[in-house]
Amino acid sequence: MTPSFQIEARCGAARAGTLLTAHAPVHTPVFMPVGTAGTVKGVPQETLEELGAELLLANTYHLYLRPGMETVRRLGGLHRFMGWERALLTDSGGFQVFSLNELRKVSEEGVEFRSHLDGSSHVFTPESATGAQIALGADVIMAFDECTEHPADQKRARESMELTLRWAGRCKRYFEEHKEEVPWKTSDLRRQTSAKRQLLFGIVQGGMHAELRRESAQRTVELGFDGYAIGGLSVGEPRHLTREMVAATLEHLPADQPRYLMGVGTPEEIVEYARLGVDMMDCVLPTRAARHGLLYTSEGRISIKQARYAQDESPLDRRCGCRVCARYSRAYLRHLYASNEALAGLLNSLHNLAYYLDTMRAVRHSIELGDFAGFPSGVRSPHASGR
RNA sequence: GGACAGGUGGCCGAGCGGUUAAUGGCAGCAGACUGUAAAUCUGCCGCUCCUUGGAGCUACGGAGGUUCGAAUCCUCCCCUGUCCA
Repeated sequence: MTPSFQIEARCGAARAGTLLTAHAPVHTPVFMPVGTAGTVKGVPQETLEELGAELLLANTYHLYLRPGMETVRRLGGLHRFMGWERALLTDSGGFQVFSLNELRKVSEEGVEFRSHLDGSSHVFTPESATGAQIALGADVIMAFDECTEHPADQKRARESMELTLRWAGRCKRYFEEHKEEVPWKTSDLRRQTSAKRQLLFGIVQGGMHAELRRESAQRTVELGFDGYAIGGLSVGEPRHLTREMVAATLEHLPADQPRYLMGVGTPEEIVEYARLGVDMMDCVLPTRAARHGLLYTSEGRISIKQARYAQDESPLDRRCGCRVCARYSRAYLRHLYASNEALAGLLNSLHNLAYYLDTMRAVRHSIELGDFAGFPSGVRSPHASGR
C-alpha cells in the first residue's frame, strides 16, 4: 500500500504532515469546513479556495437522499458535480445514526432511516454506505459506524462499539472488492498526487470509557485502514471528557497514519487537539454559528446581533486579514443580520472559516518551526459575555 | 347629511361579563449552537418594588352608567374606514 500520509515535522505530540489524496495534497493539521449537502452553506467554492480550504466534508446520507447517488455518478462524481478540484471527504451517514434518533432503527444488518425530507424509508448498511461513497468519489471515505449516544453505560457503549467494529470489517471488505468503481480515473485528474485511489478511514468508538476506546482503537487498527477517526465525541459530554477520550484513543493509533477527530470544535479546542496529535478535524460550528450571528475573533466571540454593535464602525477583528474584516464594519454586519439578508450568512461564514483556517495554518507553521509549545492556547476572554 | 363596520399593549391582530397584564404573529432584547432534520431553537418582552415567589400601580379611543365583578353590556361624545346622497 502506497503511503498516503507523510509527516514533515513534529513538536511534542503535534505533527505537521501532508495527506496525499487523489485530487490534491492536504496539509495537516487541517480543519475541514462542513459542506453536508455538497455546499458549505452560504459559501461558494471559489471563496473556499481563496480562504485556503484544502479539504471539505460532505455527507453521504444527505446526498443519497438528494440528488441521489445515480445523479452524482452520472455527472462524474461529487468533485465535478460541485465544481471542487481539491480534496473531499464524505462522512458515511454514521452521524445520522445518532442525530436522527427519532427517525431510525438500528439492527445488525444496518440502519433503517426515515427521510427527514419526506418521511420515506431507506436502509443504510456498511456495504451500501461504502458503495454510495465510492459512487460519490470523495478522496477520503469513512466507515459506516454507529455514533454512540451520550450517556452510554459500559454495557451499552461496548455493544455499540462491537457493532461498529463488525460494520468496519464489512466496510473494508466491500471497499476492497469495489474500489475500482470510483467515478474518476486518476489519469484524468488535473493534479496528480501519489494516491491513486480513495482512502478509507476507520472510526473508533467506545463512548466515554477509556478501556473501550483503547480496545476499539486496537481492533480497528487490526482491520487496517488508511487513517483512523475518533468518533462519538462532542455528543453532549463535558469538555474534559472529550479531551480525555481523545488522549486515550490517540495513544493506541499508529503514529505514522492520519488521525481524524470528528465533529470538533471551537477555535480553542482545535488548537488543543492538534497539540495532542490530531491531524484532521471538521466542525459545523464556524458556519452554523456564523449563520446565527456568532463570530470568532482574536479577542473572543462576538454576537453580532447585539444592540451594542449597532453603531460600531470598527471591523469585526482588527487582527484578521479576511475580506470581511478588511471592508465591513460591525454595524453593517449587524444590520445585515438583523435584516435577515443572505449576505449576512455569507460574510459571517467567510470570516469564521477564515479564522479557523488561519488558526490551523498558524498551528502548522509553528509546528514546523518547532515552537508550538509557545503557541497561544487561545483561551481568550469572551468579548461579548455579560452585559 | 345618512347607512354600515371598526377603534386592544411599539406594530398587526384575537378575546366579547369573572380563570385577562390580556392568545398569536411581527419587531425588540438576551442566550444556545461542536462527523448540519438548524437562515434553527430557547428565554424575556406595561411600570415600580422586594429574594425565588410575589406585592403594588397603570392599562383595551373618551366620559358616564349597569353589575359583587367590564376590554367584553348600556348611553352620549370623539376618531377611522367603506358605501349611499
